[in-house]
Amino acid sequence: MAREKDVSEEVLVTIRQIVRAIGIHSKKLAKTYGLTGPQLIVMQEIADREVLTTGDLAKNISLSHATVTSIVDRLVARGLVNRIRGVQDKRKMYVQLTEEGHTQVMNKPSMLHDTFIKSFKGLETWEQTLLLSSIQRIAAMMNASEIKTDSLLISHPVSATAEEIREYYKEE
Amino acid sequence: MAREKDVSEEVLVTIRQIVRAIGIHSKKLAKTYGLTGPQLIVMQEIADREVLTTGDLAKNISLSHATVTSIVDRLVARGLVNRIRGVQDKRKMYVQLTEEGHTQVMNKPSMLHDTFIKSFKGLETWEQTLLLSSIQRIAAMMNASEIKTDSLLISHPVSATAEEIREYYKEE
DNA sequence: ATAATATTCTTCGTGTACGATATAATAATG
DNA sequence: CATTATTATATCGTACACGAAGAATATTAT
Repeated sequence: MAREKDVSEEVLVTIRQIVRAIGIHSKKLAKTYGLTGPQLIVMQEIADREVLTTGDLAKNISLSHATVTSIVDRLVARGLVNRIRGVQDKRKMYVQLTEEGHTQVMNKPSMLHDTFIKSFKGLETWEQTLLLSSIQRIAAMMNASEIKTDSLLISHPVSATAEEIREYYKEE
Repeated sequence: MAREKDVSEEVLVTIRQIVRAIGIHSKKLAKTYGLTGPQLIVMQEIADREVLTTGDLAKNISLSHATVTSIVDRLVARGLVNRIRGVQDKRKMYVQLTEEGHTQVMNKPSMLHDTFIKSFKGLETWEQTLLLSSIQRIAAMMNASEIKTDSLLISHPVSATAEEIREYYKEE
């Protein structure tokens, strides 16, 4: 005698399905390519900003600082990313791609599986916009009163300033 | 010199934000109420079906069998759920709420935070439908060629049949 | 100057979440 | 009826993902 699910519950279920599809794809990536989805996201963001602190990195990609630290740990262990201690402010820890990291991110595979990208790009522009704005609206409704810790879900991406970039040296 | 993100990438980012908001809410639930989001989902599904196998449970809520096993482990440890070995088919493992589990699920808090529920229910019906169908469409595009293992993302919920329900006994 | 406060990052503990593999039981096949 | 394949579940190892607490540094107040 299955209970009726209301629409907001169905939204949740669908989100879980999406998350799952992404997760499964991530595992597949890790297996065939060696990098998981989150690792690729991190590397892509670092590539985009050249150099930035782990805190800004976390903000930009909407993950907690703790999570980013552990992902960066793995990337450092594999020689794809360097950590750089700030000089001006020694609390800060900058991250940067290594040579190897650069080449990896260059031939990076698509984050979502190709069928999705293909389907999505096959849509009319207005349809893509509609879908994007729909989920953004859902996201906005969820954020309303949340997130007061060290991360803003909706924020402007942050890069290291030119000045900051000048002010670092490699840790041994 | 931030690279331009294309629309499909923005979709991903937004999904990550949604997932994060849900995760944060889940932690908050766990802290104030003692049960996380996934644990509530599992209990709600068991409540809806009365009795069902862990396999069907996993299918119904779109999680892998392994994941569900570990969630059920915790619920059993806390005396909210019972595992029941099938008699007719001894491979099967049924799950059922305990007395305590029932009372817990009765006064369960809402899975999403109230602000979302409130905002969402404040929308016109057609708007709710639009949002739901939008994310379902995204989900469909992602599933296309995925998921061949032990779970179908889109499937009819499964309950134990009356016959099956008659055929069990409690494991000590 | 120095004590109190705030920022930045890491470490720790818990809880998902998955595939691969193991184990057991049932069903299918020769 | 024995062997093999299939099914159902659990276990293992890895990787997120988070908040809380800790350590180091910087800022502010006294």
